[in-house]
Amino acid sequence: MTQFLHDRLFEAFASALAAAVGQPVDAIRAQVKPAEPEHGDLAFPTFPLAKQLRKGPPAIAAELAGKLSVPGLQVAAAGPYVNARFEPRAFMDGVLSEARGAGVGYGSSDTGRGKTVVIDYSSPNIAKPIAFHHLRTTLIGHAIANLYRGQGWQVEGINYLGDWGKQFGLVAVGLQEYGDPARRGEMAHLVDVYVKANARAETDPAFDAEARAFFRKMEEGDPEARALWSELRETSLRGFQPTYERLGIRFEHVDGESLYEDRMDAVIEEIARTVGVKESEGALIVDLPYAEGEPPVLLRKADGSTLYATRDLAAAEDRWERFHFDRSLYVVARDQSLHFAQVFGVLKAMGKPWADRCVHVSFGRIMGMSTRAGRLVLLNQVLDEARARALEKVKESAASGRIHTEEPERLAEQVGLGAVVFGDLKNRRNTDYTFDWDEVLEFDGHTGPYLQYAHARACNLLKRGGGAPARADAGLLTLPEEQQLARMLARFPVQVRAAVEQDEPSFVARHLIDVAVEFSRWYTLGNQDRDKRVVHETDAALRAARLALADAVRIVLATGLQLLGIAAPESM
RNA sequence: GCGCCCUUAGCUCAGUUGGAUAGAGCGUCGGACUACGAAUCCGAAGGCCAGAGGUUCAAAUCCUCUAGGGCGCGCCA
Repeated sequence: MTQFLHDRLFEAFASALAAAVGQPVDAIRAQVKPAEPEHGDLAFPTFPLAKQLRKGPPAIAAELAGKLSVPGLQVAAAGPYVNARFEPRAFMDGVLSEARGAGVGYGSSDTGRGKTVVIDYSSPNIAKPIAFHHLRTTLIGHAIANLYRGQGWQVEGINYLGDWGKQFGLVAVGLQEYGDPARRGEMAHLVDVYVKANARAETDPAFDAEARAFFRKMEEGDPEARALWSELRETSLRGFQPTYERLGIRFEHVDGESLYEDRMDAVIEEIARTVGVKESEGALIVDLPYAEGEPPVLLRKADGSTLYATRDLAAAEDRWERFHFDRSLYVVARDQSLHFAQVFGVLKAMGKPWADRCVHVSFGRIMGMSTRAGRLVLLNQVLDEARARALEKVKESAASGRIHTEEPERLAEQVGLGAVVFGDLKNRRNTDYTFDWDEVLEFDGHTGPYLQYAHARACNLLKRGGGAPARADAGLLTLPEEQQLARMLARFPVQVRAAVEQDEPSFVARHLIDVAVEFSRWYTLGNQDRDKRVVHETDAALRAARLALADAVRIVLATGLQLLGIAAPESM
C-alpha cells in the first residue's frame, strides 16, 4: 500500500506519532491532515489528546515534536499542531526519480491485479436523439475505465444499448407517418421521426397503442418487425460511431437489452422461486420488503411484454456469468437511482452473493440545456462548435509565429474536444451543473486547453534544453515555487487512487489544474528574471535540474490527460 | 403526499469526509511581452457558507426544523 513517496512519508509520520502517543496507527492515520503550505506538508492536531492527557494542546504538541525524529521529515510544533515538512532536498530528489522513473503512466499500480470491473457506460437509447447530456455517462465512464486500467484491473466496458422497448414501436409506426424514404439510413432522420412520434403518442392514444402493438410483435419474433428493428439498430450504431471515434472511446463489448429477450421467462421464473412474485392490476410485480413504502418492481406488463427492470436483472446475471466481476458499475444519471436500488434489492433478495458488488455510479443533471431556440443540443454540434472556435485560435497562434503546425485541423479538434471533455469532468459527478455554451467553449482560465497549454510548454522547454537530462541535482531546486510544484507532483498518485476508490474522475481533473497552476507560476518567473528561467543560459547543472522538474511536470500532465481521455499535443 | 439530492463571491464551481485567517475560474478594475510560447502570470475589489436551533475543544462539513430549487414515485427507458 505504501508504494508512493507521499505514502511513505505519510506513513512514517503517522507511525512515529503512534509510537510516541501510544495509540494504534489506524487511529492516528485518520488524524493526520494535509497542512497549510506555510506550515509544511502534514499536520497533526492535538486537540483530541488534550482531553485524555488533561494537558493543553500546545504543550502536547511541543512535547510530541520534541520526541519525534523521522528521517526525511522536519517536525515542528506550531501552537496546537505538530507539523511535518518534507525535507526539501530528499523530497525533490524522490519526486523526480519516482515520476521520471515511471514515465507517462506515473501513479499506476497493480492493486487491481486479478480483479475485474464491469463498467456499463454511454449506453444510448437507439433511435432516440443523442443529446449533449449523453456526454456525461460517456466521458465519466471512459475516464473511470482508464482509471481502473491504470491500477491493474481487468476492465470490461459495456456499451449497453437501449435497443429494445416501446420506443422502437414509436419509430416504426412513426416512419409510416413521418418517414422520408430517401433519408431512411440517416441517424438524424430517425431522431426526427422519434421526436415527432413521441409527441404524437402523448396526445393520441390510438397511435400509442399501435406503437405498443409493434413492440409486442418484436417480442413475439415477428419477422417483419424484427427486420425493421435490425435495420434501425444498424443505422443508429453507424450514427454513434463517429462520435465515439473522435472521443477516442472503444468498448470491450457492445451489448443491448435485446440480448436478453429470450431469457425473460427464466429470470422471472427464478425470481418467482426465490423472492416471490404476485399479480397486480394485470401486471406481474415483485413486492420487496426492503423498504417500507417503496414502490414494487414491475417485471411484466399487463399485455405480457417485459420492462427494463426485468432486462437489467437478466443483464446483471449474465454479466456475473461472463465476467465473475469484483465490481459492476452502472454509470447512469441519478434520475434512475430508484431503479437501481430496486434491481440491486431484487438481486440481493434472490440470494446473489455478488449483489453488493453492483454500484450505481450516478451523476447529476445538466441544467439549462434548452439554450439555442429551445432545442436539444446535439453532442456532435457542441464538439463541432468547439473545434471551430479552437481553429480560430490555432490560426491566430500560427499567424503570430507562436506555433508551427502542419495539421491545424487536427490540433483544433484536440483542443476543442479538450475544452468540452474537461468542462464536464472537472465537476464532481453528482452535482447538477449548469450548461453554458460559452463556458464549455471557453479556452481561457482553468480549462482543458489550459492543461494542454502547460503540457505543450513543458514539452517545448525540453526541446529547447536539448531533451530530458539523464541526471539532475535536486538540491539545486530551492525556489519556493519549485518546492510547491514538487508537492503537487507527489500528490498526483494519491489523487488518482482516491479517484478510483470513489469513481470520481474530477479528483484527477482538479489536481491537474493545481499542477498546471504551479507550473505556470514557476515558468513565468523567468519572464522577469532570466536567472529563474528553466533553460538557464549559463549554469548547466541548474539547467539540468530544472529540466528534470519540467520533465516530471510533463509526465504528470500527460498521464492525467490520458486518464481523462483528453489529447496532450506537444505544441499548440 | 412520500423518498432522494442540492443551496458557499455578481455568475459557474472547489473545499481532502469535523481542524489553523473559507478557495479557484469567469466577469470587473489595475499591472507584466521586440516572448525559455501572453491560450500565460501578478495585484485589487467581492462571503452572516440560504435561515434558525443543536452536538463538539473545534461546524461550510454532523443532527433537527424552516424557506427555496432539482429529481424520482407499477405497466417509458
